[in-house]
Amino acid sequence: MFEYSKENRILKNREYQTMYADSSKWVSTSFVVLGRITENLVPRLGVVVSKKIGGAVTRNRIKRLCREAFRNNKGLYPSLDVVLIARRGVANTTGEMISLDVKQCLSRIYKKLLLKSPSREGSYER
RNA sequence: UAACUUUAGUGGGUUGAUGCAAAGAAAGGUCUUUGAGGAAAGUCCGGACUUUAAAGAGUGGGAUGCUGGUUAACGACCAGGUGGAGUAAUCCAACGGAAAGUGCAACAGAAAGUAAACCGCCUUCGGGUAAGGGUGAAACGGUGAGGUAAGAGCUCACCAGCGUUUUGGUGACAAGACGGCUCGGUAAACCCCAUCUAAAGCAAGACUAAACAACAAAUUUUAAUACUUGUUAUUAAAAACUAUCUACUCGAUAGAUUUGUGGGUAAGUCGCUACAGAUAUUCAGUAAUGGGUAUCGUAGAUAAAUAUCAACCUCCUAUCCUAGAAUCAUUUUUAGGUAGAGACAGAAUCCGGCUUAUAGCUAGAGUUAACAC
RNA sequence: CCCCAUCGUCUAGCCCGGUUUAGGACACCGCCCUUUCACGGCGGCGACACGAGUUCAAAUCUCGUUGGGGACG
Repeated sequence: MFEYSKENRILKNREYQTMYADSSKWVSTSFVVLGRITENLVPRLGVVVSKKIGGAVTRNRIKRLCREAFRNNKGLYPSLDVVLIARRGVANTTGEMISLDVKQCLSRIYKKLLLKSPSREGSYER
């Protein structure tokens, strides 16, 4: 239920490239979100934190917090691929804020995708 | 008590819930064990390991630079010498050579280096002299006495420096004796001397699977043959050319090679963590370090694990609150509560160092000052 | 594994230290020229990334730190 194994991650560089090429985008205060609905029944997450944001410690911390938030909420969004790209201000915010922000991002992007392709809506809703 | 110096250590803990990575067990949806630092960082040195088909010589380049030792090795460390800073504990030093050679020294100043062209002093008017001359970072020793026309290591005493020698020390060097009498600074300027030095780096490299492929341009001379009789084609030979071997030369090897454009593959296994290993103890050594004995096995990912939430405890801080103690008082201090804070920072082939970052806390040794006994 | 850092911007000087008050161009400010603007002329403002060391003296030589950029699969 709340697992986060390798099935729930975006691993290959090629997959990231496809996400960049073909996805819908939403921007929050601390993240840029790329979302895409796939044929799999498993939601997947990828996190991008560049060196601009901080050292290795802060970047790892942000990644972990993102994964934690995704892990707690992923049951709501089946067959959704998401890439979270961190923006400048993330380093100063607390863990609670990040988890809230991630939740918001997920819901927004899912709604946006459903509106964009309403014909698919029926097949993916539970 | 205050102000320091120095050497070590620590780097929050426990419990519960939900997760992640690896290994091992199971075989029904699991279980068990383990899981980040003193700097994991910077990548500044040194090694192990791997590849560069393979053996070299010389020149050059680079690094180091008081002495002795330690080490796998080092630019690291230990001990000592010399010089400098500090009242001292202690700290710092790229600390070989200027009598092999070439350079450089702005401004000021008479003069910046084979001493003397200026002023001055003395003069028998031929000359002698470097005592004095405000400079400068630095002026062919310094102080005192004798001496002289005026002066001068010209002579003497002491000091500094130089050479020879004796003693002590493995040595750097130290102490003493004797001698003649002054022969500057800069090598973090070139340079000389001594020692060391091939390059690239786990994205090294090995295996398996898949894929494989092009196009354009460039490439000397001679000879023979062909014909369309010349900026021709083919063949052969020669050296040359190209590539590699460290930058160059010699030498060696290979040959179709080189350059540009464009395209493709970047996925699995190994390398991968057992060791110049860790902890404790003992012996040798002033010490760095080395030898012996016992116990232990302790991260291994690849969009990259080691986390999130809750509770309690611990530590620190406070223009906060309550209670107590000391003091004339400012204030200091003890206990509890409340609030805040808990640094620097994340393994990526592995070790030995160096450098830089680091909230607070603990311990040892030492110095100086004041007071008390 | 390399390279770089100088006025607001682009740069010279660095190798081989003193000549220089760190030079030049554009930009900015003021004045002149012009009916006015532009062009032109004159003047001004303004910088050696930071911290140590060597030296009499450092933008320049050496070491460390910080920031920026590039190459390699």
